[in-house]
Amino acid sequence: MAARAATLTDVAKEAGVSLATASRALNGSDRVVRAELHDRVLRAATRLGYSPNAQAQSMARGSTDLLGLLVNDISDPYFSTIAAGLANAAEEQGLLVMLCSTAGRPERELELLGALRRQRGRAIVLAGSRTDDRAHLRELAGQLDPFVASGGRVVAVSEPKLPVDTVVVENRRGAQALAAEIAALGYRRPAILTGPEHLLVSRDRRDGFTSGWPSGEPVVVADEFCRDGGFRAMHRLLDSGAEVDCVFAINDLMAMGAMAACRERGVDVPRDLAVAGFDDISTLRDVTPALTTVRLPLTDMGREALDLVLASPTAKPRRRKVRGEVIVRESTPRR
Amino acid sequence: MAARAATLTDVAKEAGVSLATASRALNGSDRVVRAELHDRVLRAATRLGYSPNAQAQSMARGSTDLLGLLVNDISDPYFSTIAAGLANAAEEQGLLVMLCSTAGRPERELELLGALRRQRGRAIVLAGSRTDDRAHLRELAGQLDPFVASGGRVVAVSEPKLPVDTVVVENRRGAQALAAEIAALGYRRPAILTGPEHLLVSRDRRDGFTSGWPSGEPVVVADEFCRDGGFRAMHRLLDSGAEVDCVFAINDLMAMGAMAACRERGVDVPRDLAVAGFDDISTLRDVTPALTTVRLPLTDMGREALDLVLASPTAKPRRRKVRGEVIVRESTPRR
DNA sequence: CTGAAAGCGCTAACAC
DNA sequence: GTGTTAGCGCTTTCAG
Repeated sequence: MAARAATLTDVAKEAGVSLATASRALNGSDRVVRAELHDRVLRAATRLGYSPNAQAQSMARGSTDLLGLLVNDISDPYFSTIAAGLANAAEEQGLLVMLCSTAGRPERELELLGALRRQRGRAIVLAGSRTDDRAHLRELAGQLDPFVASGGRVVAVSEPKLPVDTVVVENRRGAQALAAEIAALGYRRPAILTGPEHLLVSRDRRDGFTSGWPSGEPVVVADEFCRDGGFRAMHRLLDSGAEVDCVFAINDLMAMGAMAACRERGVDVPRDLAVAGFDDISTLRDVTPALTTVRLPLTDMGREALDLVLASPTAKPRRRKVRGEVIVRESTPRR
Repeated sequence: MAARAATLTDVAKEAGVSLATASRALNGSDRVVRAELHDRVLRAATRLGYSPNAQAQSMARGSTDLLGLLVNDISDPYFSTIAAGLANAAEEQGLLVMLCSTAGRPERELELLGALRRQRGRAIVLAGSRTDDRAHLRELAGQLDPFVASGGRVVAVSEPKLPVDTVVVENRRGAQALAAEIAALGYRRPAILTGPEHLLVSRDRRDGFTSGWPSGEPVVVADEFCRDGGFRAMHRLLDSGAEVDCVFAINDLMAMGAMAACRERGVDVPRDLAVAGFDDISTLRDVTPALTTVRLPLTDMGREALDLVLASPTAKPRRRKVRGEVIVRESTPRR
């Protein structure tokens, strides 16, 4: 086995032309190559199974066709849908996405960011929840700043906590609207199942809901930001004996966990208790009772992110707001 | 803004040492650098916000830290879960995953494969259904062969249709076991909601179920390999007036669509009709009625794929079989 | 232990 | 039009 791929030099030799001509023939250079030579080069390339070395091209050209994407967990439908939007849009532009998943460990974020930076992608897209942790934010900036200073682009899909172009999810506003809607349906004693306190999504959605609720304070139970977290939180809520008539789980996954817990405990949703989520994960649109939620255009958010990446940088970071749309379904019937 | 990132040369100059020394200090070379110099280099690197250029390193070293992953649709939980397993395992090895999603258009597969090949990743992982299309298979080989010949590794997670190391999903066998189980539960008149005929998953799961069914031929309705496909197929099945007492949708997504269609038509699942799926998508484990299905260890499959990538190549392609486990839940109660 | 210099595969001036 | 050649940023002999 030829432990070596065919190079442009090989092709040039095979075609009996110079390196430069081979290069010009195989890649859309502005220079024109005579048809006959052009043909000879192409034929030689095919014969040799030649595939240009993108790394070498990037080096010579000084720019890559790569994009970095950093998500919390690619197996979470929230992120995989954003990733799909981004990846498809990127492919249309001839860009390749390098995927990094922190698997929920934010410490890994910096390390992964470093890896992405080393690859010298055109841009890095940060999807996933920001925290408020000053130290962490500073360390992030420490990686991001030099990347940006040397011409890299950074785009976030999250809370606007970083000084970079951001697709901003209006979490507060969405949760607020949801609260108003639920209150209007006749509910009176809400509970919130939220995620970890340090995550801004958790806080924004919780605070939004609370502020949108007309009177009184919702009961709040916190746990992990996933199905099992919702499951546990709901059990704890039920254990506490708190009298509530509706539950807002700050994302659909937690809402699913909550409904599962209710089932275990013989609590009928929505008769005994109404449940609402957030995100409108497509895979979950067929569950019963159908889940009231706040729809986020996840695929579009991914595309928007690419849009920002492609746009030329501005002095002030851009903020592209994405509003959630309240979707009332069977899980919160009128009381 | 310095439209140029700091290079090793910059660092060397800043530290007052040679290029070679800077290189040795910053990367674990076998050569040892005197502590003082070592320190000086590291300090200079930090001061300059230096990040090694991975592309240049790959060129010089002749090998990259990249991995290509090609999936049908990253927003499909089946693939995103495999991707998560692969990405996490890869990150542990210091490898970065380049993600390509054909978004359901198999024509794109070749093009994307070309892109992956150009990047000179250590390996390319092909996840997603193979077809039987001779011409397509040949074209695939046309891309894959030179890649392999020049030292690249290729691993598939699918049907063993390509002459490469493969994590083989035992679709036939799983569907067969499911059929036996369902028959044993007392069902007598099955229908199969399958995907496109040219996809091997569709055929394998359909054939497996049919061959596992003790007597008679199941009714078969084909549509797209997704939720909406299941939805439409179920409607068509119901329209046909065929008398069936259970339905096997060849994946969980189709099963969800089928259950939604039943709901629309006033068909009670599982009282009027039992439904089973395949894959055991984790997000769907909480639906009601709980879905009988064949569980696939998707995350592990991703890890296995990396395992094969890392293993040294063998003369004969390896086949790592993955068996599905039948999980009986409420959607197929004993009759 | 440290430094000089030859590449890695390709592009882009710059000549002819 | 085509060929020559100087890099791109880094690793790695090969000498000291």
